[in-house]
Amino acid sequence: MADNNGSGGSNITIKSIAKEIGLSFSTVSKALNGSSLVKEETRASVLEKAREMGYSPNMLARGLRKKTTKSIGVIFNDVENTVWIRIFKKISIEMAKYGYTTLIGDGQFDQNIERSHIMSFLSRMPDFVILSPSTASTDNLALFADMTDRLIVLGERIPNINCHYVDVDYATGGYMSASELLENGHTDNIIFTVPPEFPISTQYVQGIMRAYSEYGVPFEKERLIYKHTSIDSGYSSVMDLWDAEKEAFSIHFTGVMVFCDLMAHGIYKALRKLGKRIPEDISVIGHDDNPLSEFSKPPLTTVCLPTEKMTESCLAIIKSVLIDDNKEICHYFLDPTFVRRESVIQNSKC
Amino acid sequence: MADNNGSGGSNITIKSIAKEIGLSFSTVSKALNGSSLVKEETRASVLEKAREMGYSPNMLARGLRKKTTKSIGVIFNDVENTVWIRIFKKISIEMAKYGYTTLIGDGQFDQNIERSHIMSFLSRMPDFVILSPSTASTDNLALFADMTDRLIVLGERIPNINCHYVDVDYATGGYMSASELLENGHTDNIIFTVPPEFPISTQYVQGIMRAYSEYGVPFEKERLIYKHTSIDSGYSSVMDLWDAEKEAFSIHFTGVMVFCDLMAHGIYKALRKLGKRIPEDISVIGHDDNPLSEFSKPPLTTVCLPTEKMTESCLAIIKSVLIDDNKEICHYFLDPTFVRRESVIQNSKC
DNA sequence: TTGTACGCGTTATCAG
DNA sequence: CTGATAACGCGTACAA
Repeated sequence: MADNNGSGGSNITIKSIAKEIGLSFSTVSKALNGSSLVKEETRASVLEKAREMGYSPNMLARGLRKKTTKSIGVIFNDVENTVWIRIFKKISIEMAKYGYTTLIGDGQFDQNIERSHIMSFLSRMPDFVILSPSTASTDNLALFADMTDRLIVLGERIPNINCHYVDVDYATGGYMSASELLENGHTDNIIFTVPPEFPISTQYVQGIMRAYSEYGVPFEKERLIYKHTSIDSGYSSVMDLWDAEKEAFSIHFTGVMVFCDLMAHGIYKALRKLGKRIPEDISVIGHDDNPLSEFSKPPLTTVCLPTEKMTESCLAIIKSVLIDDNKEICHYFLDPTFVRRESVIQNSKC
Repeated sequence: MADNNGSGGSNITIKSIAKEIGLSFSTVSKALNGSSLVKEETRASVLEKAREMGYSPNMLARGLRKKTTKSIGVIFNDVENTVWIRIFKKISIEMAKYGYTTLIGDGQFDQNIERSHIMSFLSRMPDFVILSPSTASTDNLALFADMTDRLIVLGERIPNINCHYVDVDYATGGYMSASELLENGHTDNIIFTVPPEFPISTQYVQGIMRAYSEYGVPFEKERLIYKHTSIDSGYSSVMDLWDAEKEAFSIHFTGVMVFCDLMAHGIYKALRKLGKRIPEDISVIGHDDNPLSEFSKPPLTTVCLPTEKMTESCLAIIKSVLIDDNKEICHYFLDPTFVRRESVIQNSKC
């Protein structure tokens, strides 16, 4: 790959301003950094000159020296998922006020890609990392061994890794979803969720199973379909269930639970294409509450992730560590809420 | 702010592995960088040892030295807008394959915030920057003076700045929107767009005016409402138009053009709240084609941004510059397409 | 083929 | 109060 020999940042440095003003560069450095060891009037002239020349410090050099880069890293699985990007957007905006820049990496539900993002981040020394892991890979998380006190794992809890956690009670989400369907007489349901390597998926399913058991309905594992979450995967997953010859689904169901709203909308699309009405023929419940889910036809009943609290919790931790120099590890465990809209209806056969 | 004295990246360096293996660190450096000036078997042992010790190069030091950081910077106005994030996601994922990390900054439609992102980026020396500008601020763009050949401005064209451009024909988007409405007999329309400091907004409006003039319908400037784009701003903008006492809008309209789908959905929400039916009472046309717009009630007729081509064009430029070391400046000018769905209907009064 | 010396732009320590 | 000097980790001429 060709070396890029552009000038990088502006090529005016503390040295060049020192020469310009007739001082040693170390004095200039002090002046710029608000050291009290420098005369007020020389500081003033340095500041003046720096502004005049358009100086901005080279964060690479500073980071190399100070071991702090004023940057935070963020890794998660689908940058396109509004629910998650919304959380990181707020964090990024808030931290930007303190001069922090955000590094972002899309893990794409792939452990190896996630790993390469982690490596890349580590070599850039962000002051803090937030990770919504692709899977509960202890291997990948172990790469953060040197900075567990500056790492938040979002939405999962990984054994043996003692870092900050902002966790969501996905079991309750699953429980609420299943209860709603069961309560409305839907006992034949399909569940679309991410692969079981994701502990969040397992939790979700456990919550569902708990509801089934409370309602005395047997839970059939073959009704569990593991897919990554996207509009397209929702669409194709449903189409895969369709038996074109019989003009019917290969498995009977009147209810659907989906671990991601985006995916639910893909399911909507497929269902509509197959001539199924929502909710008259099929009831659907999503998960995460995408900002646009209230506008769909019909508005999607879903489990709302506590995004505000997740954001606040992350920020509380980051500021506590980065600004207040606090050392203690925090664990948050947040509850989702249920948003009843119009995609679930009483089972007509009851 | 407290200094963070964590170890940063792993604290094993070429020095430590050199000591461990009994070589000078420069030999280690060469071995690691695939220099041909090192014996194959020593390279092998170095690589082995490096892997064993879990070495990863410090990109700060490397960047300081090589003036290339294997990172790209991205600045745009609403990270939450799926249409834009989708473009940057693809770019980020593609560049990640080449070892590039992405810096991201949300400009929030604010020139000063944008400026601080630019400064922050510059001091981190990204190899390439993509900017979807908050406004056509030549001042902000001028900060990139040293790297115009490694800058893409997305969606606008700024006078006097000779950088790469990937531009979209917003005028045509406006023209198509207005034509559709006019064709369906809607002559009383409201236009929601971003403030006129954004050239893209001006272009959009010019396209609309062209359609009006072709249809011989006078264009009234007071029907232009300038707002930033978000679901909430769409909602509140419509509510602001409502006269609660008269129980009617303070200005009569049967059609709405919106410069952003997200905002259109906020408008949907407000209209519905006010008891207006879409499209029976009010026809709505969006802009940008959000992935979820086809699922709304009713599915939103909109102008589809050529996101695929935008992505491809950006990648073509970046790779050309970064990988093929190409020096020439590129300009792309892309056409949007019109997506007719169900939010526009013939004006009942016609 | 390997090692030495220097510089990238900063900050920090220690003399002056 | 100011100015040399070392160090951060790495890459690269140049010397061995």
